[in-house]
Amino acid sequence: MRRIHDHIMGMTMTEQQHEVPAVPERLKRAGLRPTRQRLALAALLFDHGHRHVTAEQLHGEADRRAIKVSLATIYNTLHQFTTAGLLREVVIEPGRSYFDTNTDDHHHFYVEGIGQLVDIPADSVSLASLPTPPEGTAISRVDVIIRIGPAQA
Amino acid sequence: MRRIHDHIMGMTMTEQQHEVPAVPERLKRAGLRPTRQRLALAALLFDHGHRHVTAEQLHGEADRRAIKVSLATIYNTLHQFTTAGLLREVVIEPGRSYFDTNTDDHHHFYVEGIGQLVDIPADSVSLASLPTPPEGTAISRVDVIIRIGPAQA
DNA sequence: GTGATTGCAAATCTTTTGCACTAAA
DNA sequence: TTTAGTGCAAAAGATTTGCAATCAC
Repeated sequence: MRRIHDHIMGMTMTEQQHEVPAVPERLKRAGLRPTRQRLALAALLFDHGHRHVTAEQLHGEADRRAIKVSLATIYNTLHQFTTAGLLREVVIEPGRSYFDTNTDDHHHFYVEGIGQLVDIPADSVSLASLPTPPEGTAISRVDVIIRIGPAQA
Repeated sequence: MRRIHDHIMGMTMTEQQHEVPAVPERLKRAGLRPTRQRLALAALLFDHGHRHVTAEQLHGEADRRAIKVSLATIYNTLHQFTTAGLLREVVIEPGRSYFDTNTDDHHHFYVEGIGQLVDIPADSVSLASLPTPPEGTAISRVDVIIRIGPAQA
């Protein structure tokens, strides 16, 4: 098992100094035991920069690297990580969820056909003047999805 | 069977003068025969103002009004209408598609828990400075979903 | 008539669940 | 030990598909 906190998703040193705890620590804080499977999946997810993965994709990757994890555990883990704030779930298409390792405020390009997601920094989209939410409610999140296809389609 | 073009979704006369064709006409233009089922579903969808429905909901409504339409046909019809530009599909949650009778440019509040959609006029959200899409691609649509929950949650 | 449309049931796909087994603390 | 976590297989939902019967033109 490799050290997964050595290199947290391409962050710069400056950003890391903001006391982002290592994954095992973050799991513990969320009441999740750092088990073999969870650490292995965390390594796949967080060791190589930001990613957008589906459960099926992650399962395939684990398989290819001879990591034994059942699909049920993949789903459980992805949701636990999401609840713990390590991942963000992005819904784009019916019947398929993407999980984004970038949990900062940001938005997405979605390439139709290919089914690929690309991050857009929050400050590239100027979202001024949001409407006031209905009485008794508050905004919990704003998702902006820019769907793109072949030019002049 | 009632006339479905008598009253197109709460539009004002002024708006109707923009030559919005009646549903049977729009179906024909899309190469869709105005069959009993399609006209009945169009009546449910378009006769009473803008709506957001799931296939299951629409099936239930048809059932309650003693309109015989199979769920498979509901799905087929919703997709055909979407392709024809009569509906817009809105994906919010994994495993459930909403179909919006409002095909104008606009966005959505999504009330978490209840699973209800509320339209937001396009001009209530100021979306200045969209990022440039990758080379060779063009924006096909921009979705803004503002998820709301109980206040101070 | 002829080809599009429908209904039904079965198939598919993604995701969840129940429960005995295994592993972390 | 004690309790959380895991795997497997089955279940659950949503959506789709294949094909014979039916309907619009």
